[in-house]
Amino acid sequence: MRRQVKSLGFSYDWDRQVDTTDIRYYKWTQWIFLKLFNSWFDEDLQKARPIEDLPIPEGLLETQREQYIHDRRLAYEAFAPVNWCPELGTVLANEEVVGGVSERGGHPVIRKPMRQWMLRITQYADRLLKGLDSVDWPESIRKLQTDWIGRSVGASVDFQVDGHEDVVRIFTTRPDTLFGATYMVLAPEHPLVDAITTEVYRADVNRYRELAARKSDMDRTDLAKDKTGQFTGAYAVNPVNGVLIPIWISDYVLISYGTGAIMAVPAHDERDWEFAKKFELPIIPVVQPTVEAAHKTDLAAKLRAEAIKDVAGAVIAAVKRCEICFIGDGAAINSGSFNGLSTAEFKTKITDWLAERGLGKQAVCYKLRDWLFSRQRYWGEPFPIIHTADDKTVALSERDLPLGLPEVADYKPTGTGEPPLAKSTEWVNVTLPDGRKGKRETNTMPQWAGSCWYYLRYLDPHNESQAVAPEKENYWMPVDLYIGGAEHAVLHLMYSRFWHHLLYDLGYVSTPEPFRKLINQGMILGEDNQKMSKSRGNVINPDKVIADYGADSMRLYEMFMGPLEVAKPWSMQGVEGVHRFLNRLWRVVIDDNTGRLSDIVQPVPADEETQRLLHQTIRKVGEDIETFGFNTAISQMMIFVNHLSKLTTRPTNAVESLVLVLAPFAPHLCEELWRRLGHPDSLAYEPWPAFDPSRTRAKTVELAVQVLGKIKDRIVVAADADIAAIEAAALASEKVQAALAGKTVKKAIVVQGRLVNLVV
RNA sequence: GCCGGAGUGGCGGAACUGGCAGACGCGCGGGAUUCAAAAUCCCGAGGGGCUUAAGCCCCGUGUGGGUUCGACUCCCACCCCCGGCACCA
Repeated sequence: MRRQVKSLGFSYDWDRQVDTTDIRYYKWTQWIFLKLFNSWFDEDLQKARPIEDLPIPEGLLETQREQYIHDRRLAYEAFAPVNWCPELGTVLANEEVVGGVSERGGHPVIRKPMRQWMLRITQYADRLLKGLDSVDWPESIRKLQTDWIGRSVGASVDFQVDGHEDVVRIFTTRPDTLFGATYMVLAPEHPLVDAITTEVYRADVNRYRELAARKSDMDRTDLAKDKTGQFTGAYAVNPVNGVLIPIWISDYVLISYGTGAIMAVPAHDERDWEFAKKFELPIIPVVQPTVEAAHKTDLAAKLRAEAIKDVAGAVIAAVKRCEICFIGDGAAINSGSFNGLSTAEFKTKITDWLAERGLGKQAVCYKLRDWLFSRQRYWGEPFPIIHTADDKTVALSERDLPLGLPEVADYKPTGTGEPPLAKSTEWVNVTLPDGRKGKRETNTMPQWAGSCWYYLRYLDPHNESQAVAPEKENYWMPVDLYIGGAEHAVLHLMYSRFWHHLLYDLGYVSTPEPFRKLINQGMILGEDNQKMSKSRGNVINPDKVIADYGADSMRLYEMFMGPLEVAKPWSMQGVEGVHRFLNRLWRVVIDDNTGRLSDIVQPVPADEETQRLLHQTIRKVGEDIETFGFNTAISQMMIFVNHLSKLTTRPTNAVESLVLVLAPFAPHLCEELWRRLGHPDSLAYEPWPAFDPSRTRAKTVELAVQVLGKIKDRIVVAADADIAAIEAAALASEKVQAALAGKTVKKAIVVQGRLVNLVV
């Protein structure tokens, strides 16, 4: 890998190479983990603070106190469902589960809650969202992250369970449809399900919950078309009108979003509509569509096709008769004293109304989930955590880092779901300084952990006492340009930002955001326009290309292929093409027979055209490098080389300038030419050639003359000719006169340097 | 289904802020050089048609409309491809 990168001639500083699996590196990954563990997020200040600063309510028992702190640490333990395969005795990643069975062996996989480490990235949701405004990233990536965070504003509302102490809290973005809530749905995993289920339904409910547990996330969504569910026997009281509504469980409600429970308004929510239709639950319309919204419905499109006159009226009537589900805005109906309010007004009014009565309040929800940060694998950074015999979780102190991985006989899973490290008993069992016995955490950190902050380590890779020295961090950060594949658009780039924000809050880094500018490079496809893969046999080996054509041709071709950001197919003939260009340049400078500087390269002044092309080339290449338009920079240099090759005397200064601007693209060849042009030192020490804007302009320009937009002739005028002169010259053309055929010119549009358009 | 990006010769692609579409490269055709070939150099070329010819005409940037003196570029509707998300209440 390193050899290959070097062979391309990249100017990497190899002294700064880091290895995230090196204990000297992951010591600091563990250090950052301790920072997460020992911090909490102050929602008022919107920033992380040391856990010692956490205000703790008075009068808590010791265990309550610990729980209180635990619930606020940015790294915490929780039971989260994982893909557990009993047959293989191991936890599988999502992509290892296909259709509810393991990819290898086809054994059943269930979703089993297991103890996991989680990172409270959700606390940073707003910060991560806001930060996107300050970075120079492609719009598409910012959108992707915005959607991933998925902020939505609504209300949380409490529903009293009839005959119970318990209330079910729900989140809704449409509190204005409360009067249309005809039933409730809890996620099968919802903690209240057991308590509220009546005896008659208990067996059915349990059966349904088991069925749901067996489905993977994938299956749940795949089966979206066909809704399933089970009545619990319990009823809730609709807080706005006291109506009793049945409580169901169904896996179309996700435990991980909102509160894991919803109020169902089938008239105005498509999922609820489908469910209500299937289980024959009542539907009450509470929003009368605005005329505008009515026109946007599918039914409206259909009615228009049938040439119905009053489309909006028909749609409104259909909504009122519960014939269609309407999810847009409108005016409240069937909503008691709120009738007539617009959707927006109603939302505000009802939220206030609920808040006054202590039944609900405004709430914000995010799609973003806390980050499941542990893996049941051997390879990964060990957590600097000890679980004591008296059931406490203790973190190592920073001076006890690093905590290395033990040598083990094998890396295979244990079969019990315990991670492989659990087998290493002498590593696992420890005695704390105070004499207490404990066991080390045996989960390890995911691949993402080390890659979350490597850009910081590059700044100070050998520092043994700090992750990065502040003065170095301050000098280098932020990262000016991050070029990466779009596959990292959300995960890696979100996790990195999250860690960076934490380090910023704690004062270890000086910039709120790590990556100022971001570019997604496009994938290079095989010659068959398919993704390169061994199985397709379309893989291009750079070693081979470099051996056959040289590193400069390889580099130049990659840049000449097309825009950096788009996917494009490789072409061996294209490599051939740029290789020819480099050869031609060589022959422009070097006499092929003698191998020495060509006799026709002479220290003579360049003629006007050569001068102009040279200055245009210097300008274009400089500008294109700034905008990453390498393909057009190269094409301009090709134009100039083509021109030079036609000259019988080639001015040394033009040749030298060309070599200097091409050097970043084809460094090896250019260095060689530079030497042969008589310079003993590397061209790397030369300044970038300057261009004179006045020399980029020609004295005369050719303009197209159009009559009614069709080109009839081309005229040559002085570059600085004024509009009147250009118009006169255009009218003087015989071809133009012929095209005008005696008609009078109503208007002449003259665009200097471009064209003349005569309107008749 | 929703969101984002794109669609230009045989191919990769270029075109400033609405101003000569197809730069540059590949491939292709013709020629020069050569005993021959490779390499190299020169010329040609978007498609179609008219003309003995110089030349001329029509069509043309996914499709159909629109705005404009003028549209690859702006607006509306649609088609196709790529990427992402996918019961997020």
